[in-house]
Amino acid sequence: MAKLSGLSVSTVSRVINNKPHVSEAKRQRVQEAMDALGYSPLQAARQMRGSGSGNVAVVVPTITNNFFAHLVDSIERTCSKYAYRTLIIQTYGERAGEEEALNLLRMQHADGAILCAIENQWELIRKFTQYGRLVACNEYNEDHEISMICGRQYEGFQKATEYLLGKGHQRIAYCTGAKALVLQPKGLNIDSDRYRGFIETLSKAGKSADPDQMFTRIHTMEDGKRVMKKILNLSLQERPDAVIAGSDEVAAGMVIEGLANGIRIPEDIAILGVDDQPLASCIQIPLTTIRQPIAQEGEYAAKEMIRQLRDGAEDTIRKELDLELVIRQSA
Amino acid sequence: MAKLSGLSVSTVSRVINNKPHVSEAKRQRVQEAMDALGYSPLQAARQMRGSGSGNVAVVVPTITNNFFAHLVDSIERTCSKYAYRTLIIQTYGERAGEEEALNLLRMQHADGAILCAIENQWELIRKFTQYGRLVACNEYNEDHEISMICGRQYEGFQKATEYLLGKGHQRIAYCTGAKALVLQPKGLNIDSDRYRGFIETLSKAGKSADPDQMFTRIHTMEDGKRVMKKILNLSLQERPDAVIAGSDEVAAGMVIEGLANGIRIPEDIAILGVDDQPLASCIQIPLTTIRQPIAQEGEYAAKEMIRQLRDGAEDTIRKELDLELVIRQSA
DNA sequence: TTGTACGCGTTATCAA
DNA sequence: TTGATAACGCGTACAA
Repeated sequence: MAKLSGLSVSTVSRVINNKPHVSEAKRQRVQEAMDALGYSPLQAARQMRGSGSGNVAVVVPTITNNFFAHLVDSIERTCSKYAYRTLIIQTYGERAGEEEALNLLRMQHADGAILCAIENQWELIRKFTQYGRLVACNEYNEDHEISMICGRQYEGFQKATEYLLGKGHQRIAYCTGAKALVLQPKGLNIDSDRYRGFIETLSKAGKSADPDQMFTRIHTMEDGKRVMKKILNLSLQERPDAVIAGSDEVAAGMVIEGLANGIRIPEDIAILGVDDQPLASCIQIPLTTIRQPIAQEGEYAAKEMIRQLRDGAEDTIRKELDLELVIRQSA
Repeated sequence: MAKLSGLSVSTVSRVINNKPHVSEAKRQRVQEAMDALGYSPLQAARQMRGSGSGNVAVVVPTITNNFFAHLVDSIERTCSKYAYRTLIIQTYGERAGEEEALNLLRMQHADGAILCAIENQWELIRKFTQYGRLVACNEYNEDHEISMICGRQYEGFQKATEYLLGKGHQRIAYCTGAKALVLQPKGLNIDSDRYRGFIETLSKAGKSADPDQMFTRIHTMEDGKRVMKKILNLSLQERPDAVIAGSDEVAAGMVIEGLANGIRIPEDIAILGVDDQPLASCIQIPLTTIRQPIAQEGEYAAKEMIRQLRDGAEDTIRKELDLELVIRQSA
C-alpha cells in the first residue's frame, strides 16, 4: 500500500470516503500524510470497483458553431461544478462521429453522453443505453426513452410567424438546415416542430407557403448569401417580402447579400434569424431573431445527467423551455 | 476471467495487444469471441498497469470565444485521430481554473494538458510537470522547459505596423487584452512580443506611440465600442488615424461605434483586427486583420502532445508559425 | 505456443 | 474502532 502513513488501507479508505468508525486521531494522521504526499485517490482503481469514470461526453456537430460552443460552455460549467469532467466529441454531421461517441460509453470512458446532435436512427442509439445514460439536449427523442431538454420550437416559430403576419407580410420564405421538409406529429422532431409552427400559423391566417420558397440544407452564412441571390433573381411579384432563416448565420448572410444589392431591410425584405447569437446584434442591420435559451438548456441537460449518474435516478424527464422573440431591426 | 472464449487470459491479452507467439487459429477464435460479446478492454484496468488514461486536457479561457473554439476543434480532431480523448477545461481567466486543470494531471485523469491560456506563474505550473506532459499552445513559456507552438507575434505586428505606416498613418493607437504593457526580451511573452513588434517598428520609422492611446484590458466588442467613444472625444489633432485592435471582436466593436458616429473607415480612422475570425469578413466594413494560423497551431500542439505521450519523447520543441496580414477594407 | 500467478489501488466484507 | 483479505480486469514474468 502506497499510503505509508503507517495505517491500514481500510482506515485510509474510510477517511477518504468520510465513512464513520474512525477515531479523530487517526483521521488527522491520514489527512496529514495525504497532504504531505500530495496524494489523491486514483479514479481508475475506483472505476474497477464499480464507480464510474466521472466523465460525461458531450456530442455536438461542431464546436466552432457559436450556438454549440455556448451549449458546451454551459454543460461544462455545470458538470465541473459537480466534479464531473467533460469529454468533447464532434460529429461534423456524420453518423460515424456519433457512433464513436456512443462507443465511449461501451468502453466505459464516459458514464453518460449528452447528445446535442442526433445523427443516427434511434434503433442504433438505443443499443447503447445499456452501457450508460443518455440525455438529449436541443434534440427530440421519438420514443421518450431518454430524458430530453429542448425549446418549445413550435410555439417559438408560431410566435415569429404571427409577428411577421402582423407586420403585414404576405409571402414568407423559409430556410432550414434539415435535409428535407418533414411533418411528423408534434414533439417528435425539432425540424418538424419548427416547420409545423410556421406552416400551421400561416394556414390559420388563410395563407400558405410557396413550395418554391422553402429552402433546405441551409447552414452557413454562404448558404444564406446563395439563397438571397436566388430570391433576388425572382420577379417582384414572386419575390418573398420576408424570410425566416434557419439560423442567425444564415440570416446574416442574407442581410449582407441583400444590402450589397441595394435591398432595404426590413422594408423590402424582412429577415428573421434563429438563436440570438452574439453575431445577431453586431451586423449592419441588427437581427430580429428567435432566441434559444442555450445556457439554460445546457445547464438543465447537465443537471439531469448528474441526477441520473450521481443520484441513480431511473426515470426520464422532458423539460421544455420557452423561446423568446427578440425584436431588433431586420424584421 | 470475463473472456469466456475458452482460452486463457494471457492468450486473449496477446491478441488484443497484437503480440507475437499466438497461433493464427487461436487468434481467430479470440477475435470471434470478442466480436460476439461486444467486448473491449477496460481502460481503467490498463491504467492501473501503467498505461495512461488516454485523455488529453485542453485548457482555454473560454470556449465561447471563436478563436478558442477553433483551437479546440483543431486539437480535438487531431487527438481523436490518434485515439486520444479530449477533456475540456475553461479557466475564465482565473488562476483557480488553471490549477483545476493541472490537478487533472495529478489525479491521472489526463496524461497531458495543452495550455492555451496561462494564468499562473511558471513556478506553480512547473510542479505539475512531474505528473504529466505539458504543451503550451499560442502561449509562451519563459524557461523553455515545455514544448510550445505559437505564432511569430513580433513579426506579425511588425508587418501590420509597417503596412499602416506605408498607408501614411501618423498616429497609431494600440489595444491589448493584457493587464499592462510589458516589455520583456523577445520570445518570453506573447503580449510583450506583439507590443514590441509594434513599438519598435514605429521607432525605426522615427515615430513613437502616444502613451494616452495605448489601451489595456480590452477584450470584448463592448470594450471596443468604449475605446472608440474615448477616441471620438479627443480633438482632431490628438485623435489617432489608425488603431491596432487586440482582436477582431474589439475591432468590430470599434467599427460599429465609429460608423454610428459618422466616422469613415478607413479614411478617417483605419482599424486593424487580429485573428481573422469569421466575424472579420462579415461586418459592414470587412476587417483588415492579422491572421493567426489557428488550425495549424492546434494540430501541431496536439501532435506534439501525442509525440510525447505515445512515442515517449523527452525532448521539447518550439514551433513558430507565420502570421499573415489579410487586407480587406478597414485598414 | 500456451497457461498460471501476481500486483496495480480501491472498496466491501468479515474478523478481531 | 481497526485491520486483514478478496475481488475488480489487465499486463507481464515465468513456468510448462
